Amino acid sequence: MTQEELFKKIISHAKEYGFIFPSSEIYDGLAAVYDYGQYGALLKNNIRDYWWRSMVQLHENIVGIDSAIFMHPTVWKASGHVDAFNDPLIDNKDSKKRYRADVLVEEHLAKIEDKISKEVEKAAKRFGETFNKGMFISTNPRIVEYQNKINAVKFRFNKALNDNDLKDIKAIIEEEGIVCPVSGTRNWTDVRQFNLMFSTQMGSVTDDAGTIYLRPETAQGIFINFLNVYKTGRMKIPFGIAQTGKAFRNEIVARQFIFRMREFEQMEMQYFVKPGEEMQWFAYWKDLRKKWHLSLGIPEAKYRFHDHEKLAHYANAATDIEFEFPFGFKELEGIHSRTDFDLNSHQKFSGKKLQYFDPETNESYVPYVIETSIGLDRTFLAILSYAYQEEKLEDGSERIVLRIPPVLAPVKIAVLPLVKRDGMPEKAREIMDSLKYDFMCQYDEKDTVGRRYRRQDAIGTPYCITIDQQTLEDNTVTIRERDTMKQERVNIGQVASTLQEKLSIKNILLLQ
RNA sequence: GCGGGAGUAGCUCAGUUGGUAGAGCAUCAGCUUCCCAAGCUGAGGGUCGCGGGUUCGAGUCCCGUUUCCCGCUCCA
Repeated sequence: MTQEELFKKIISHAKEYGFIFPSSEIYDGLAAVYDYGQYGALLKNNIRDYWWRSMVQLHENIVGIDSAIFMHPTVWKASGHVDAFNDPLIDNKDSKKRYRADVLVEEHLAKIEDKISKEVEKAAKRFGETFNKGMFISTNPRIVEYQNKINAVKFRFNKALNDNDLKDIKAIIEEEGIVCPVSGTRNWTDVRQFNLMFSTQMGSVTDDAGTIYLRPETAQGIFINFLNVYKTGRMKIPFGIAQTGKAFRNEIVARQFIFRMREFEQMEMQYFVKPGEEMQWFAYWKDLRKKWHLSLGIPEAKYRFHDHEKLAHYANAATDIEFEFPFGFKELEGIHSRTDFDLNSHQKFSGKKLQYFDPETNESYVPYVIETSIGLDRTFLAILSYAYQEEKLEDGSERIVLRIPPVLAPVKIAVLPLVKRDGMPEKAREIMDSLKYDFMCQYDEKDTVGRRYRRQDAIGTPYCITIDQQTLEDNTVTIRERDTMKQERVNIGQVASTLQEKLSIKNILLLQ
């Protein structure tokens, strides 16, 4: 089976067993948007919870917040998101090259103006006058006409840019006969605005003042709350602020199932440190985050670090933790040393002092930041694609099993009466009722027990408790383990504590 | 965005030269069954992705469109 076939099977399985559905499927779907189904939502919640506990619960100096998706528009000016992503783009269908439409037009106009001024210069020399660029006004009717035409195009172009009239920009490109510098053809696509951020209107105002954005990252919600948390949380550097939540990016190409979605969830932690100490903390978090991934029991070979050579404008060090998906190694988590870029910028734009007062040195400074940012949906996909296995059993039969780390499994325990009579269902119900307060449980009495085991395998339930004749005699049940399919017999009274022990993060996150 | 492939039941798929849609698995109700699916009986479920055209008649032919997968491109 090729990786591509495997990936398709994983997608089918996710749909068939209620993990992930295409959004709005009865309306033919919505591109690159997906919904989590009954088991998917449980798995996703468990991943988020596992991350939150490892970050917030297990670190005395990290606190968690939950900031709003809507933020003041100036936040995105300060972060650099507004300016960096407002370019109208156009593709040439022949050369497959992409250009900024505004640059294309401007270069074209500049070329013509250059030509005109050369002509004017020539004319000026002919009349023996001194030529000052732009100052000499030609009276030659041909040049005047040309100049007027160019000015009209310029005016129209600037208006189109201001009004964001992409159709008119395209029309200008066509009417001016602008060709692709590579292919030399005029075979253009429509002009598209490449704007990373989704925008909407707040209140009844429909002009620019009312425009707000859906956050393209969760990090800024932490930075703008830095002062609040620092002041009210009695925080001392180094300290961290964690947050999980939705972010939105209007990707031109969004693909590979839930790997790149337009609406996605991040789990982020910004760690505030003393300037100069950022590299040591960068290394610290790199190491700790790796251990977190490995704590899930997924082989180390599935992961690799990818250090960035080209850094974003805000970073002085950056690394990706990549996971080997069926479509190759791809970014799962980013660890960035963001310097004081964000706090500094917010300081400038807001006019508020975003500094930490060091009681030991009696000095104030803007802290540096180490960021760990992991995609929740991507982690979901990583775990799902690792967990999905088709297994050939000793008796020649096959089973599909999701080897989801037990601590993350959607359903922890299935309670199964061996047969549907002799009081076994009643006994099983009794056990189910005692366990359901502490574990996500599922009761099933339909079909043969073997078939029920397979059903649980398919959704990754790590433990099946089976009630048989012996249960009715001596109050013991069997616990069947998903991966080994082995069973052990324990007293009913010990079931909860036995499983509690197996599922406790104390025994899983010890690495930290 | 460009190019390639695909879309028929929850899943995997069949469907002849155009003649009013099927199978296996799954699901549900029973029967059977004392530990690992594919025993028995019955049932439910599809305007064949969507729209238009050709035709007496379209799952099938034509056009458009949309969604998914792959490659390229792009990627704070």
